Amino acid sequence: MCIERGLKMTGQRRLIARVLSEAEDHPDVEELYRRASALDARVSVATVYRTVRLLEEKGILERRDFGGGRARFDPADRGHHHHLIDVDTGTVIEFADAEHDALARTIARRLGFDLVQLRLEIFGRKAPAKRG
Amino acid sequence: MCIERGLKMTGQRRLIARVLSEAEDHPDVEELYRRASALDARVSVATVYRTVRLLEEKGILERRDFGGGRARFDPADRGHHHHLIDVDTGTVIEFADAEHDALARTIARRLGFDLVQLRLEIFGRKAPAKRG
DNA sequence: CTAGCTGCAAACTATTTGCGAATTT
DNA sequence: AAATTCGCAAATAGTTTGCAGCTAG
Repeated sequence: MCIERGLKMTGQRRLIARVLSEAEDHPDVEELYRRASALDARVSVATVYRTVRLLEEKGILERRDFGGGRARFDPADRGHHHHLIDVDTGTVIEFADAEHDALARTIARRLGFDLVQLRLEIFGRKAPAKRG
Repeated sequence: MCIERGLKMTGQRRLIARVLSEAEDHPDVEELYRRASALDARVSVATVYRTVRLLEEKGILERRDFGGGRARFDPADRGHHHHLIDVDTGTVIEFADAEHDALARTIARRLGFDLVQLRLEIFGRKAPAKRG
């Protein structure tokens, strides 16, 4: 994840990259800043914003929007996947589904388009256990 | 669409409601304001924002986010559907797909959730004509 | 008449940016 | 040493809101 392409490897970037790769969730900038600051207080929000934008442009990070007004981030190297958001807790579960993707491609084609990107978000509520 | 529920029917609201019901696309606030102003210059952006929020709370309008930082709006009475966004022009095409919905429900269940809401957005680019 | 609405401009929130100082290569 | 990058604070963009006047019911 730290293989750079023409960028200077500063302490701040190293730090932010580390926080990102260790994150299992999909943190927003504020959260990234909070975590980074906890490890080394010499980072500013501006740098987090700049780094995150840089990584996005380099294709290392993907910007997501799950509502709430803040952008959330997802490392691009974790493969193609969608999200299931628990409406009660806000927890995000990742999943992949090839059948779904194929279907979307078919729909796009039917409408005369080539699929560029697919965004599937399922908002759900934990189902009550069937027994037990 | 104009059946109100405990709201005063002011000229501005009537105007905005009309612009909304006549819109075939998914306009953002700025666009709504532009169209409303063209019909009657005595509207302010603030009122458009307030009205749109009011209608959303009443369940008459649905707020969407297709990227680009601005909220876009969709009358709720047009039935369940998804969106295909033309990445080059920003045009939004609506479509419904029962097969897709069923599949999403299955996926949710597999993960232990009941489906509450489904958001499917296909970003595509106009496919070059195969012939002619 | 009165509760509720409107316009204006100031306030907010998330994000970007200009600039001089600090760092990386 | 040269080019980047950083932190700060001011600037943006979209949206919300306080207040005094206006209007529907």
